[in-house]
Amino acid sequence: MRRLAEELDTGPASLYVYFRNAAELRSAVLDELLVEVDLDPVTGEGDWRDRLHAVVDSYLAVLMKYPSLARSVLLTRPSPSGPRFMDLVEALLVLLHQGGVDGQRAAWAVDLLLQVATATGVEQGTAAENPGDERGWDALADAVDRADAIRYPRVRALGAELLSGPGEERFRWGLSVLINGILISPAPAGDV
Amino acid sequence: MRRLAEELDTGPASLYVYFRNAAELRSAVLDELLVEVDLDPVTGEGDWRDRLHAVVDSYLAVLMKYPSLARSVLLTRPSPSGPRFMDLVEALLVLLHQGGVDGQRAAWAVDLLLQVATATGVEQGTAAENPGDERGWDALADAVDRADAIRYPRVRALGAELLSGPGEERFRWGLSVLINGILISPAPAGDV
DNA sequence: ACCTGAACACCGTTCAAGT
DNA sequence: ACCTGAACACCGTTCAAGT
Repeated sequence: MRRLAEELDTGPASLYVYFRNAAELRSAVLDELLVEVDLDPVTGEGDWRDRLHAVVDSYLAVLMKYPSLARSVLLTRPSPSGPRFMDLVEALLVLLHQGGVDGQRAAWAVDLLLQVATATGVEQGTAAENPGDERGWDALADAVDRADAIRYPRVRALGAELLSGPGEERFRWGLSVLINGILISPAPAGDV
Repeated sequence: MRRLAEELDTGPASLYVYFRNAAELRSAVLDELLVEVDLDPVTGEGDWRDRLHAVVDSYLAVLMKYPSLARSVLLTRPSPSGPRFMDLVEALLVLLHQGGVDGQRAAWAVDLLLQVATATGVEQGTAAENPGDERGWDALADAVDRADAIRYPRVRALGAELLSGPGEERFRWGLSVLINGILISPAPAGDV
């Protein structure tokens, strides 16, 4: 608020002429930034799974470019509802439709895909913001190293595997899990 | 910080004797609160899937009781690494082991399960904190209602389905998706 | 040595006053 | 009518001064 107001050579009060509050301003900025999401894969060729991967990856890339905005997606009301966000939702629905996922499941699947991508963006983004501060990893790594073998047998058995692998690979695997899971998980009986 | 300090009849500076910063204090409080997570299902009887569901549900319930702490799990470094958090990780690893999930996948699966549960806690918790403010839903519902049929055919085709269903049911379905997906998604070839 | 009052450098938001 | 300076009510953190 104050930083932006200064950038515009005015006081913070002026922003309240155009936005009800800080959350709404962030929402608007975020939606503007979502133009950078590459939706071309929707109309492209190849396996719909790969194209879904590509779109969600692109969304994550944008979030990671602006960590503070990723945060606002997850924790500020109102939730995003601008045209660019709607484009993204539509794109995901189209791809799931191509994959033969029925309506109810597709609707919930979009939520889940965006939620995981957004949460990943927040985590990685916050980590990238405090570069020197790798004590987050260290604290967990230390805890795993020092874990008592009696109380934490599985933690000990896995050891380094718990922390291994680059974030990108973990995220790709996570997406596969979601897509595979969506395909084989029936919607609750009561609703459809 | 200041509120807690006042509660203890002292100034905020005193807290810095025991904690490096606010994030570390929140981390410590959160770990203390995680005692409320019911880990009994780990040693219980019945399908391991149902018991995994129960543990993650219980974790989510605790997060939703303390929304501001749920937020800190997702966006403050260092990430949780206290004994109660380790108990939770161990519990999930044990259940996945019972389900025949191998080490590398189990490690990543724990990340994914906790991430989805935490993100859900943050979203629902933040929504519950501003009770009158259902404009978040309304904004999205309005956007769906007013969506142009040419630009957003799938959004229009689904309509209300996009917003339907109680959060709890959606979360349960999400967990099923994860568990099913974890079971059939092989770990990347390079690692195992 | 251990604790803390007071100050510092920030926030978002409101409202009376200006043009 | 539209905009904004100044004030309000908060934050987390630091550091010199107290015991």
